[in-house]
Amino acid sequence: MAATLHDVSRLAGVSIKTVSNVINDYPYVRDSTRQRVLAAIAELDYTPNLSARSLRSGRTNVISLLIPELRNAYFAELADSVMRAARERGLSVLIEQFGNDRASELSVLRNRSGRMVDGILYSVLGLDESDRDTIAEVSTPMVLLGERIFNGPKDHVTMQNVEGSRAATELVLAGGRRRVLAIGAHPGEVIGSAGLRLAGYREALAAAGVAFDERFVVPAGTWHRADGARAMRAFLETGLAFDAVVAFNDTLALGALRVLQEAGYRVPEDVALIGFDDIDETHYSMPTLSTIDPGRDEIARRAVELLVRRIDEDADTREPEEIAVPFRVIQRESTPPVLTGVPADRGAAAVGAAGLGAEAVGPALVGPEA
Amino acid sequence: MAATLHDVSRLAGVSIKTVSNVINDYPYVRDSTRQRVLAAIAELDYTPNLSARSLRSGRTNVISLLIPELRNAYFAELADSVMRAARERGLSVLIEQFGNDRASELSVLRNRSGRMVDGILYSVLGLDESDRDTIAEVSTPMVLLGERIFNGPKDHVTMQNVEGSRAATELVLAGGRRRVLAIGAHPGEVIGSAGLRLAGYREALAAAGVAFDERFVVPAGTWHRADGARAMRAFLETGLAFDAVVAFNDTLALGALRVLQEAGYRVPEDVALIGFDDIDETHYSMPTLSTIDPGRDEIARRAVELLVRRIDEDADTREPEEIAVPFRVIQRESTPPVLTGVPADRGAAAVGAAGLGAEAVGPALVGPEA
DNA sequence: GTGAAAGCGCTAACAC
DNA sequence: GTGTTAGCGCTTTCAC
Repeated sequence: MAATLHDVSRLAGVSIKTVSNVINDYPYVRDSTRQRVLAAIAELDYTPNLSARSLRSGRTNVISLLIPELRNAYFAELADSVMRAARERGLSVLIEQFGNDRASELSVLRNRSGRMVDGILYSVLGLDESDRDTIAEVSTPMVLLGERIFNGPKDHVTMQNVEGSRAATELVLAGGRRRVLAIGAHPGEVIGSAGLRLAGYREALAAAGVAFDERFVVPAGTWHRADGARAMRAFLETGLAFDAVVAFNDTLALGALRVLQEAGYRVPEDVALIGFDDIDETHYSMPTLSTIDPGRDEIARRAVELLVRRIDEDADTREPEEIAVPFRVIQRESTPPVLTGVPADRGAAAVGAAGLGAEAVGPALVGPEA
Repeated sequence: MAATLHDVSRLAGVSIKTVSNVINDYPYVRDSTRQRVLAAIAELDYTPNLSARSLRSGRTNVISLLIPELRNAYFAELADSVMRAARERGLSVLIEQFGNDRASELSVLRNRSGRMVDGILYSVLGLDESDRDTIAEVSTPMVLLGERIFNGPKDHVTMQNVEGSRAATELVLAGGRRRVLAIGAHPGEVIGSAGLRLAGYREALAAAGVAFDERFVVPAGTWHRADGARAMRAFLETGLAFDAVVAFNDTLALGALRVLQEAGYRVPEDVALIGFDDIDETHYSMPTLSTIDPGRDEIARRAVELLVRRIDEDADTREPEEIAVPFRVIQRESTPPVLTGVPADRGAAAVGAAGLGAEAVGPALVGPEA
């Protein structure tokens, strides 16, 4: 059986309060006493029982992260970023996956999210305005990640879906392409990632005076490589001419890339291709993939920050906050080099402004980083 | 403030024991009483305080998973598999990353691993026989994953590193290649993944009568795409002729692939390439990547199973178990089609035996799956 | 500086 | 079938 405070206090010949004082770095303990206690702790290999501590303190120092699925590279990298940010604040992270299914998303949110954690980071996927109440009812402190969906119920750190997607589309338009495919749409969706990114795509087309054509929008329910490949194949079968592909995330783009190459298209010469997320793999595909860096690390950092504030507050006094994290356009080999007329690299305010961010100005055709 | 058993019992006009009985599905509760209690629970939106429950019961129903890093696709997929297996048994998973640094691996193992969890799954990376005691001393039930390193201190679910790597090397040898590069070695290492996979590579060469040549073994400290690219570039600079690459994991292979293609090599015509892990990306690279499927899902399932057994047992009565999970050779486009003389698809016993697994017999040049 | 004691919310042994 | 109660290991108030 594990040692308790009592065991330690008995061995050290002090009361449990003194042991507790030593453990919690209470300064007013005589040094000789402290040494005796520390020796006893070492001897018994004592570790505090965290269940007892959290029962008493009301804190677990664990937060949960609710995401669709870890095997999606974007979420794995997000989880990694969240865990680093959490660790810096002494928090552990309990990850819950809910898959791509609305019912299971609701069920995880309702039944598992608040279990023995101080707070929740929730990367919304399938819920929308109609679920506003479900979200609002969660009593554990919670911060939403990624989408900009719910008007107000909770703190919210969003990526700039519309602006990022618009910038991506503008990049291929700036390269002179006019027949631009969009891959990954969710028909009917307005405020999810797919809806927002489609909106950005349409904005860019409109701004460039290119007519929108329904046939150039290919749906994909989930956003895995297989879906990108399938969508690309489906479009090729229509026989329509095209010269660029805007994929709503990188894995879709990489799946599409494979099919394009099989079919004999050269990227970027025949078809320009751009993704969204800036996952590690995009640095090493052949060709490397142009993409939008949504600011994953900053999303994670600010979300943890916000969550910690919520946890530390007694009640829901402050209004929910909404933070939009800046994005960057990352120009790599899969889009033809463009040196002007591209949206700037930072945030919505700069979209359409002059100048290029560091990564976009550099040599447009960079090899894999060393 | 959240409602407690007392609040519920007061509202329902029963004792807390009765409420507890209802919650824990104790059968001998009068139905009318049960209804009253359930109504009170719903009204107060009561959820049990899990800290209190686990203080009392000694169980948290959380296990931790210690891995190097989530952004490595293999570990993300492993974590996914572990979480699914855990969920089936009502367990949540708390993930801790320790990076690629030995000191932090030790620190995570010693300081964070047993915090408020019932058991630990630990994917060993940098520790070896010299750390046997550190491992043995962990008092929380623990199962080791992946490597076959520690002789005995704990239950252990391993992948077949030597046999898998041998089979991978045999696959390219069977295709007639003789100048076979190995990428990802850790000089001096014997019992880590790198050491074991190098051993398998050497076994295969020896069995085929190909002389081992130090110059064909390229080290790579970590196993990311960047390392594979760097290693490949370093080897190309030697100017040595070669016709095949055995990479010790898939990301190394994909990094190397990129460099090979930049340098104008055709894969598999000029250079055959095979990885290890069977991550999702290998289905969609151009060409698709031949690899070894180490049985990730089964490793996760059996490890969780073993861990639950350990948790349920009172003491360390049973001897530590060691389970070696079967692997499969997955032949895709990056190695030339081979229809005979390849190791069979299942496990060490079958290595070198006749016959081919389903995936290896199929059309050697398959496109991305639909 | 240190000790005694209450109580966090729950489970389970025992009583009725 | 249902109620009473002890106690899991900790933190913290209050005395001394």
